[in-house]
Amino acid sequence: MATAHTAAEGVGRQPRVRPTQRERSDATVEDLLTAARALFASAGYAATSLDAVCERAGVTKGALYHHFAGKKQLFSAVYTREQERLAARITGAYRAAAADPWQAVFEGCRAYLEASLDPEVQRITLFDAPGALGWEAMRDLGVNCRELTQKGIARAIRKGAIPDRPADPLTSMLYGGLSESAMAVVRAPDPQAALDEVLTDLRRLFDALAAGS
Amino acid sequence: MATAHTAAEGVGRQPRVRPTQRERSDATVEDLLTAARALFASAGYAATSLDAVCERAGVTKGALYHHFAGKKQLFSAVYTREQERLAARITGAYRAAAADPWQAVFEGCRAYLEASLDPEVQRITLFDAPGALGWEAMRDLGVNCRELTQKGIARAIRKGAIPDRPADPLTSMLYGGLSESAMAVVRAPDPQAALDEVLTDLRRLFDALAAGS
DNA sequence: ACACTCACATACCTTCGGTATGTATGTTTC
DNA sequence: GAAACATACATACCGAAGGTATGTGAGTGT
Repeated sequence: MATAHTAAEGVGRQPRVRPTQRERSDATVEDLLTAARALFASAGYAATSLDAVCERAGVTKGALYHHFAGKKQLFSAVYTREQERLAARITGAYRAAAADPWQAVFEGCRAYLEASLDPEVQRITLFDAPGALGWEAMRDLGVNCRELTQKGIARAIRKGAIPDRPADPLTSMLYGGLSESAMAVVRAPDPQAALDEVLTDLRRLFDALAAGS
Repeated sequence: MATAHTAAEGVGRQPRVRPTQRERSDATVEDLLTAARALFASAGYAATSLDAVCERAGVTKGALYHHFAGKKQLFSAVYTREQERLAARITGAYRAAAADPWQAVFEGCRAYLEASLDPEVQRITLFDAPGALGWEAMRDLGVNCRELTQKGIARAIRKGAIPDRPADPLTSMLYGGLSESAMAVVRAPDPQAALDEVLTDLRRLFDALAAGS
């Protein structure tokens, strides 16, 4: 049986003799989020028990409920982190090609797609999040990838890289399409070949959109 | 407290003095599916208890577990029915425009999109199904709308209505995009206007795809 | 150094999915 | 047509899991 401090000290954090309360909190939250993300990603939201999360994190449910309002909130925090990581990758790819606004969107889409191929990311963001959080909660949860897509498209339109149009419909089609594509690619007999096909087709789609009136 | 026969007789079925076993079974399954679909649609999969389903159906859990292996199977049956209803609407719209293979796909997409605006359909097929059933189970569950989309696109390619390309990537983009669009449209400040925008943009997308090389 | 808050641990409650068993009602067989 | 059997449930119960109430010891402000 592990004590409350074992987890915090075990991760390489310097074992302070008298850790401040803020440090304890942060470490505990970190442990909980790490444990929760691992279990949510492998077993899924419903099949993950809070007891298992607590055991893995080396704390009890008292600690969990002190920092999170409940299972949904815990998952929400994990989901938010996942979105932030995805957003960082997308933004990085986008910025690297920002000179060409439409090409930048393409690179952002490629980054989102490739990142979403990770089964763990997929389980959290694509399978469990809608049912567990609901669409509105997902939308209003800090930075999300859909918003990035929308901004990228809006910029491409403003810059005249693609014909003028409202940004929202295309945002939904792109974002939803890429999400579904990620799920299909991973389950394909030859995922690598499927990914190549998807990217090739996405390229043609982008060209067609740029050429359209 | 209702007796076991109340539900079956209450729906207008002619109250036979000695109903055959097949009739009893069918009536019970029907009652269970109707009750389950109502609760799953309004409260969601996780928040729906089997006790509530049984109470609404006028039977007990013994009956439920006699006809279904468990909660997941019950939801699966409800989901399958929903997909069949959607597929029927899509096929109807598609056939009506089948003379033009690409236009037929457009009409099928429009039908899928409009049918998916129903919050109850959305809750079952778009929010809860992925998490509760998993992607593979959804795919292998009889007739599904994604498969219809794929066939329509493949036909349009064979007929030369759009430039030659693999059908799968475009299928994912279209199907996923429409699903996401349906969710966005319903939550828009002005859903009707949002739907019009989406359909207009979809039209442009189809034209661009047909024109592309 | 004293009161006070924070960060948990412990114990318990309730709900709910699932199962084991009992029973009445068709259904088949001789 | 009556025994033998299968079907279609109802009833009672179990265990897991989300959530809560309460206790406690370690930091923290005054």
